[in-house]
Amino acid sequence: MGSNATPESWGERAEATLAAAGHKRGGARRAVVELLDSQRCALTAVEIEDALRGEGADGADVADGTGGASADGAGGVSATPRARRRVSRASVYRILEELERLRLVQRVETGQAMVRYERVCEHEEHHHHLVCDECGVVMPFSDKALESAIETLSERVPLEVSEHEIVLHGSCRDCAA
Amino acid sequence: MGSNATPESWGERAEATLAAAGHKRGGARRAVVELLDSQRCALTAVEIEDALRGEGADGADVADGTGGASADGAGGVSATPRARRRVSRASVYRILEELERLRLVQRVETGQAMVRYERVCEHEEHHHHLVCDECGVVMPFSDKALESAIETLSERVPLEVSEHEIVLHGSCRDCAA
DNA sequence: TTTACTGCAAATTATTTGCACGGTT
DNA sequence: AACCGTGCAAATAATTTGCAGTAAA
Repeated sequence: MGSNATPESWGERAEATLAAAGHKRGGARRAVVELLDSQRCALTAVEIEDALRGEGADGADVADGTGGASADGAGGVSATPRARRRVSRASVYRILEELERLRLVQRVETGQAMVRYERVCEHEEHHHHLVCDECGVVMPFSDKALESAIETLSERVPLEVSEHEIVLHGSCRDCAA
Repeated sequence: MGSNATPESWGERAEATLAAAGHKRGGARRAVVELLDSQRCALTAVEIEDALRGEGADGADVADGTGGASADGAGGVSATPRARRRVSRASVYRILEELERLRLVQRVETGQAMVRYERVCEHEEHHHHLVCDECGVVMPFSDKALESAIETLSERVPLEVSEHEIVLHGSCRDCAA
């Protein structure tokens, strides 16, 4: 399988999948999809809502990851101008729920108060997360050896594995200093 | 390292650590510690409360893992007779919080509604989790190759890694059938 | 016109917290 | 006596859901 060479972006695949599932092209959903497509790492529903409302600088990526408890966090995620549009909290959750059902996004549980969500890329190498339990920063990382270990392992386990999630907890460099 | 041969059980270590941290020997906490010590896999706060209240058969282990949505789940965890004692929900949470702070228990996030907690064993080989997204069963598994990949990886990452959590999602044999 | 999409506000539900009493040291 | 531990009930806060109006096909 997979001989079909269609290197479409996640956003394109998402739109196609949504259409195939019988969805109309709602503005709020498109905005969320576009935002997720522009982000490298996982976001919370609130971060998504804020980004779409137009907080923070333009077209940036979360990157900082200030999701900590005490940290103030001007953590500005933001959407590309075209997609920006206010979306209600409830819609964000509903949209994420549907995207997850279609396996277009995956939840990332970091042990923090809120669940995070990020797009699921099929052909690209996916990543996992490092979480600083002190300041709350969330960083992505990827490791080839780890992935192959998971792959091998997945076939020996009493579960039809569809996804896996790995989170390393500890202290980031700033906090460990 | 580790020449100090003190093969104490998790329960003993927990009591010692708690005492060293200046805690008195409360009955509720002892009951929770004893229950966790008897369980192989992660439990939710509610499961702990129910087990201590005396639901299900005696001295058993969760094993079934019926934490699913639709599944009925007579999922009876239970405590050893000696420890059994009613403990309020609030206390369960407070005790778990303290045990987590002392690194005696670790939270396990399975993507289900409630967080699960399980003891952290130092010398024993720890395990990770398989979660059936259909019925909600949670099963433990362990893999040597995976652990070494994590170990190697932990040294190359910008984080002072203290713990790691791996969750494989999919369909269990019953649900996949 | 039919059916999906959204926002708003109310409802849920896991987890936390304030306070007063009971148990340990 | 001094202080921790615990239960109870109220408070939080994230996520969900009902309903009514708006928009896409």
